[in-house]
Amino acid sequence: MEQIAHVDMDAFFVSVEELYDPTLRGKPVVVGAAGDERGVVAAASYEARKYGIHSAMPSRTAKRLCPEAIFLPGNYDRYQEWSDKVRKILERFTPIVQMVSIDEAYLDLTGTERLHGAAPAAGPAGSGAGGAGWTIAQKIQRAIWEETKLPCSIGVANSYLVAKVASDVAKPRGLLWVPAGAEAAFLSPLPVRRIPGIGAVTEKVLYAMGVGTVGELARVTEDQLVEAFGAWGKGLYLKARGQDTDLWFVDEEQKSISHERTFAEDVSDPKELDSTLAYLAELVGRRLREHCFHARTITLKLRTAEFRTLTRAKTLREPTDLDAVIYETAAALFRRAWDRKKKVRLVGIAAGSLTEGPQQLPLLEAERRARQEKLARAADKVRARFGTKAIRSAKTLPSKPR
DNA sequence: TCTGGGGTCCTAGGACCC
DNA sequence: TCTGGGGTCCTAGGACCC
Repeated sequence: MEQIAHVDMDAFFVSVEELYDPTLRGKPVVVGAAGDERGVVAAASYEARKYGIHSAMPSRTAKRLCPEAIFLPGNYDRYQEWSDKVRKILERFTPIVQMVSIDEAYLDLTGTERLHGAAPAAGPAGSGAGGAGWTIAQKIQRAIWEETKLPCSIGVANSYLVAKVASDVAKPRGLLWVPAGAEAAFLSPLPVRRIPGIGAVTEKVLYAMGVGTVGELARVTEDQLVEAFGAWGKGLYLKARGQDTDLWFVDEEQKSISHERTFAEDVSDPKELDSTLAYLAELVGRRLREHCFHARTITLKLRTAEFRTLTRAKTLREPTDLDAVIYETAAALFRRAWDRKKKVRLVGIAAGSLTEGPQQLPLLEAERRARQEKLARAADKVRARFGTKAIRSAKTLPSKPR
């Protein structure tokens, strides 16, 4: 019998901030864009949530809902450090730990009963009684709290899907075990939106079909779902029954590297757009070199003032990790995509079709490239020591002071 | 209300090849 | 004059997640 635990840190970014500034405790705190900036809430304290604030909400809306809320820009390196500490704790309980994001992990507890001592008496979901998984989950939650003072919630079930939904329902500081056989009863009253993979669009279509809860979804036939959603319908059919739709194998290969910028105000000045592209190309190039990746596809992203997003991609003959090639490619795509009449809200550059290590090149070409690589790596070193802005090619300098 | 930044995966059409 | 089927690569858009 599978036993999966889903460990989810509660209001993670805010909780870490509280470690460094205890006076934040009990106050409405938001990590993300400031209340007068373009951007969204990345994390909200439970106090802030009482005002209706939640993650992904525009910060300006959050500010309106709670003018006295404290807005923090966030310190992602710090969050990563605490995430690593949590991971190390988790790994003491089972070798099979998959961090699926900075603040959540799946643990496969199958077969760990002997290690941790089973308490096999069965009980209804959430009753707190029984299950080896339950016992371990209690120990994990306590260990994380004692060693980091960070709160988390844990769901335990026999599928990844139900474990994740359970940790979500348990929040905050909760523990929820869904015994085998109790999945349908547990899921049935929940709104479909609680199922991972069902977002705003799918929710709306389901609602139009008269489906609001997971129980109602489970009563729709597979044929009807395939009719309405195509291949995705089959996945919905399984999800409604608490079954995993994809294999949770560890796939650590990164597929793309990207950077983008939303301007504080929409921009129509070609020079400013060009310098931003050059800057983004440098960020992307640097990360490619850091990871020893070469990219064969460069994608330009552009979002207009009306919030229309378009992408233009170009596949190169030779994979690259050079700022200049990335910049030239992106700039050419940008010229093709932008009609100069529209104001621009966002530009971004993504590097895809990643390969590891350099490709074979003719000798002269290789030498020229080696020099460019050397230059780029030297610049990376300076940036590592003095910050991103210590070295920039002249192109990335803004056309006017900001 | 006015919508980040960094990702993954999926679909669909056209080009091109055999 | 009419017109296959399968496979791969590329591009564009979009849903979704944290």
